Amino acid sequence: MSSTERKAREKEELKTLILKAAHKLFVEKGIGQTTIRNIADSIDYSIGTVYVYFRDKNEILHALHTQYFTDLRGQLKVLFNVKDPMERLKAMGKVYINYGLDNPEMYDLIFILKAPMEFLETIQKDEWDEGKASFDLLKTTVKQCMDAGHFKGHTLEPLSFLIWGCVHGMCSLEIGSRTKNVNIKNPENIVRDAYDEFLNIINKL
Amino acid sequence: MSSTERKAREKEELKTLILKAAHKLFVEKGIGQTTIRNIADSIDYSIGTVYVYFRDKNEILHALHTQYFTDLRGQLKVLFNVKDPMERLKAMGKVYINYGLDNPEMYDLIFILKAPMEFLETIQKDEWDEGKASFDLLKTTVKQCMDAGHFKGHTLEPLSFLIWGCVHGMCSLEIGSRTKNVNIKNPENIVRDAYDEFLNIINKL
DNA sequence: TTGAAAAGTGAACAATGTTCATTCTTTTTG
DNA sequence: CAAAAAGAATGAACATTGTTCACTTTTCAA
Repeated sequence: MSSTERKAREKEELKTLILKAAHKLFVEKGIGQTTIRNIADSIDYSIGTVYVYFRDKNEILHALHTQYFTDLRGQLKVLFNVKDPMERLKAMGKVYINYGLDNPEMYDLIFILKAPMEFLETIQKDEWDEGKASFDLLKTTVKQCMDAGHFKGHTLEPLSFLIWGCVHGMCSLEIGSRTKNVNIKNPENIVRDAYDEFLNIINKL
Repeated sequence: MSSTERKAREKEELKTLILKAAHKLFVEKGIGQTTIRNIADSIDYSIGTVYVYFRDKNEILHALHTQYFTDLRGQLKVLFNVKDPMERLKAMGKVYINYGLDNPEMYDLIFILKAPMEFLETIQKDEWDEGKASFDLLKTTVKQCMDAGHFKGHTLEPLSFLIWGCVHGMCSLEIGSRTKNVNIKNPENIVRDAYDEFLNIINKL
């Protein structure tokens, strides 16, 4: 029956509409400043309707978390066009950092805020699909680097995690306002300058 | 007059009492689960009293932020007993990571949560004293390493920030539950295993 | 046309940060 | 030493937010 089909599609569309509205508000005024009422108002629906489509705020946060992460992972996946794994690794870092610095609220939701992970716990899902898939992209690349003779004497997983930690750490210090007000000469560029040091080091390994 | 003196001391004591109570609750049930009412209740004072001593919740968060940070910085300062700067640098990383893994709520407040930095903004103080002082400890050590012939071809500030980002990134991924549920063989030890890789790399530079 | 199922609603509740007029306590003063 | 002034503490009350659910409106197959 096509009406039930249409119904299902309409349900999906409203869900999407809510998420789009939430996203807009996140970017405009920050995640912390976005309320369910805000979201409902901005699409001319009632509060209750939002709760028909999402069990709670964390589910909304988790849904956008997944969207953002899928987006970032897409950008990383494209880099598999770069055949040289070392070049690809360097490009991945650059893409990752750009994503973080250009979309701080989105980055926050992907990698910093506890809410999306708490949602996974409440639904008893102990798999973080996007996280796993993305980390695998990194591991695969590092593995290929090792196969090509780099990173001698290193271990795959810990090294991969170290690299992730490196770029994540710099992004999150920046996003968390920990680079301002510290005695740094070029605070606006410190993350990218430091990433150049990273490249410098990687090149030697 | 000694009565005004005593009054001042008593005021300080109550302030300290409030902070101690807040700290206890933070550790017990998490920062997010700690409310002003909780704090007031736990020391048998009224909500209003807390607001006599602190302008708002962010001021409490900032006060503890500073305490925690001073504590961590103290632990780092002690390491200046280690004269060899490379050895000291490695020890600093270890101490930093231990602090983060052993005191996740406290680490959260120092390096991750926005609240303490927001408080600095509201009082129009654009100096992050503890942050600056701690980063200086790191910079000084890295500088001494460079003077001793290490880190050839690198630049002091970006390299120092990269190192900070490295250890911070790993700690905050762990604290933010981003290491669970990713396909890692030893998730419980990944941070320390990765830090060994870090040492491995540092040793070559 | 009609009645049941689906969709949507918003008043109401609970939790929390915050304010402030009031009460209680301490100190100073005449 | 009593009264007044200053200081400290209070908690009721308000605003905001997430959340629930009994109720209304809409949709659509029979």
